[in-house]
Amino acid sequence: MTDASGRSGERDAGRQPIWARPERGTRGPAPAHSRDAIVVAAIALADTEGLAAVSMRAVASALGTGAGSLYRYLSSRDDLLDLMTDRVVGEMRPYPRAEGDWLDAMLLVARRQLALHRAHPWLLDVIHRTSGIGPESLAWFDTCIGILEPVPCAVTAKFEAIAMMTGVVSLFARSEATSGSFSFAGLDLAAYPHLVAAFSRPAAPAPRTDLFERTLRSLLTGLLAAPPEAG
Amino acid sequence: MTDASGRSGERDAGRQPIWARPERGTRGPAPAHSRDAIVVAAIALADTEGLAAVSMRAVASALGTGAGSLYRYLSSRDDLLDLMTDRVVGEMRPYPRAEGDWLDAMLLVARRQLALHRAHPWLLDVIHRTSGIGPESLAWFDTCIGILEPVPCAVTAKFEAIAMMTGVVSLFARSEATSGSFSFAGLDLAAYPHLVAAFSRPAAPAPRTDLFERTLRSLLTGLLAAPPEAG
DNA sequence: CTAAATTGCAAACGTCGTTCGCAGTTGTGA
DNA sequence: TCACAACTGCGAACGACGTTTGCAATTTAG
Repeated sequence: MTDASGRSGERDAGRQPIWARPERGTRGPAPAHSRDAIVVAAIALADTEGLAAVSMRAVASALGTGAGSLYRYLSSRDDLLDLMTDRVVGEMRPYPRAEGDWLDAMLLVARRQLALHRAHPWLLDVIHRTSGIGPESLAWFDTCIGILEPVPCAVTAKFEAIAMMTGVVSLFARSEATSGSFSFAGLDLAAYPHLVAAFSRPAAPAPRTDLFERTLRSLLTGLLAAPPEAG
Repeated sequence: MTDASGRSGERDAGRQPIWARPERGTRGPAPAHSRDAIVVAAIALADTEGLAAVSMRAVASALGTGAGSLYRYLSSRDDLLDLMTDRVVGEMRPYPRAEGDWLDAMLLVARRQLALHRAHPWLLDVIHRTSGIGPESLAWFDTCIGILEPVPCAVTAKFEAIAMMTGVVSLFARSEATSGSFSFAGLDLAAYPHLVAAFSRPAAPAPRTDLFERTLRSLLTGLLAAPPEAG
């Protein structure tokens, strides 16, 4: 009797991922809202007030209902975050076609990722969660695999390279978002000799030319186009 | 009357960073605990049960007291996380001396960072917060600046390179920690042509030789030793 | 037409970080 | 010496959070 699958009137639909669950059944009244409306409201809230403002109560209130009502459409707040993520990933469409140099194409993808982070800063707080990948993210991933098709590498290496590229983009996004926000307040700088020496040196004008592009270019070529270690 | 600074008996000591606040005053009874004991208990809890288990109540209970009592030593949970972070950073001591090739030294630093992440997986959930940097982290940073002293670059470039290296190490740590935990459950893989093509190809044995080292080496040389873009 | 499935909603539960009030303890200055 | 200020521990409480539950109302399937 420990198995409750298939029981009628069950309420624990949250066992299978949200992507496989139908939005509604065929019986009862027409729902007053929709998954998409909830996700849109949540994204708007996150864009304007940050991810911390995306509470079930706040999202529900934006839709003119109560917090508990949202659980007719989602099974958890994590589900909502997954849906939000997958939806904004779709904003990068249309994805670049796999033509021309694969490195150039990948850099275009990376620039679009960075732009997405600029549009939705809360993505940084959301992508590091371990959760089921959505259909839109998978389509994006599929595009990347397509771009890398001419590269003579193992599939695993391509997976790693895409993951590393995504990660580095998020690092740049974080560096932009938190630029100059950390402080040495409360610390005696004099205890750090190399730091004071570095600061006391005349500051060079800091060329800073295409750090993003240069970094990713060297990273991707290093990961994908490097000789396979003759051995 | 809106200014309450300097008032006697004030309880809001949390305005200045934790590093500048004395552990206790000179008047009352000797405290039953100490900042360090609290931090040690919290780290032990995080190591064994994850960061989510580090609640004020749980930490207090590990010390045999109540949650509210901790606020005699810290002014917030964020303070506690800052202290935890700075304390485990100190576990990387002794920091490498700045001798020999700077790239080798930096790679040694990176390997130690990765080992630290393996010892304290909760670091991944903590480092991306925007908070005041602690004395131990600053000492580590000072070491890195010292290692990079012979590199003829602007200080800002070195700062960026260190930040990027730290970030990439965290990416590797996350990739290790969440290896194979994501799933395509609930999705129809057939809709992603390049993916099925890549999966249907015979799998190469995946050399995977020193991905960590190769990545960081190409990254650091690209960021620090690259020609300054003749223009 | 009956019964099952589904809806909206308000109230409640347990946990969380944090604040508050109070009684007890210690150092300092009159 | 002694009163007061500064400090201590602690339990109770506050507000917010994610989530569960019970119930009346609604719609469709058989």
